Amino acid sequence: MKNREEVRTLFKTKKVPLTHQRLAVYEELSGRRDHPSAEALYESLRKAYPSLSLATVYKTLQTLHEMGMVARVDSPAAQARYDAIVETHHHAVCTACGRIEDLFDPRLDALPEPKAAGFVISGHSVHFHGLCAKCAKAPSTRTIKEK
Amino acid sequence: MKNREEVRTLFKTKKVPLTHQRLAVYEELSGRRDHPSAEALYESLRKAYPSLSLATVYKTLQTLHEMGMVARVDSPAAQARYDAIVETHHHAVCTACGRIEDLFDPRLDALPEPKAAGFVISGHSVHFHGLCAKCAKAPSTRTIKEK
DNA sequence: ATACCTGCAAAGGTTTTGCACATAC
DNA sequence: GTATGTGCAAAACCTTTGCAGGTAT
Repeated sequence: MKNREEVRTLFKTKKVPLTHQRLAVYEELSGRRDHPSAEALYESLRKAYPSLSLATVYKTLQTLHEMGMVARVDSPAAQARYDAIVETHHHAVCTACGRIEDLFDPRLDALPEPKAAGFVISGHSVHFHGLCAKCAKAPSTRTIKEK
Repeated sequence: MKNREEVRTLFKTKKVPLTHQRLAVYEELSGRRDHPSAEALYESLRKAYPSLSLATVYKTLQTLHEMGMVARVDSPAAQARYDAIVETHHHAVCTACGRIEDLFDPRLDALPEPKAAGFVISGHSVHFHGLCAKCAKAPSTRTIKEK
């Protein structure tokens, strides 16, 4: 979460053109704590920027994500993936090829109860991310663009 | 992960008709550890069941999920959600309304390194799930079907 | 026998892409 | 001035849905 000056500097440093739209998307997102979808951001921004297009919001979020300024929650790869193991366990997700490995570690099963006012917690899962054995060795075989 | 007899018993107990397709989907998924997508399961199964349709795979996965026999990884709600906070933090996700709350808790930032052979871990995130304050109080206002 | 499931095809919703014009540097 | 971004519309995907015929109990 950066102020306008930091944003300008960061774009300049990374040699990425800073457009009005990019600044607007970043500032709108920074001002919210509800983890909006691309569509939701678009709806908020179009009041102030009527010519803004949804496609630009998507492209901008991708750019900001590549720059490390924005995080994605939930679906890193839009498609749902399934698992016949419903017992508590956790996952390691390869950011290069999308491979998901199961992790069984009792130390991860009991985590401190988070302090989220009024939230009735029924469970949790831990996602580790990084490169799987194959992708760590052979970066050229990556099938998913690293974002 | 249940054997065929356990599966039959579970369907009987829950009074859900056990069809060939449902058994096939469950057994295919049980035999894999790669967390396949619906499409991937369909591709594997159509060799043995040429008349099987993708729609049935989707419907079956939903049924199995409702029965608690199958877990979903990643996108609980297909849409990607964004966050301007890229610093390490965690989330509480409401399974009823989709609300996502930020959690900052240093105790969750340093977790035991998982034992995943060859995996180069670069980070992790913890997702708690349950009901947010509002939904815990007012179950009738739920906007997302609880799956 | 009856309720529910399957397959098909069409629809719905989200995200990506190609292209002409506009803008940042 | 040039490379890159934007807006528009269409396309590509994933998932859901409606309906007629079929199947489990």
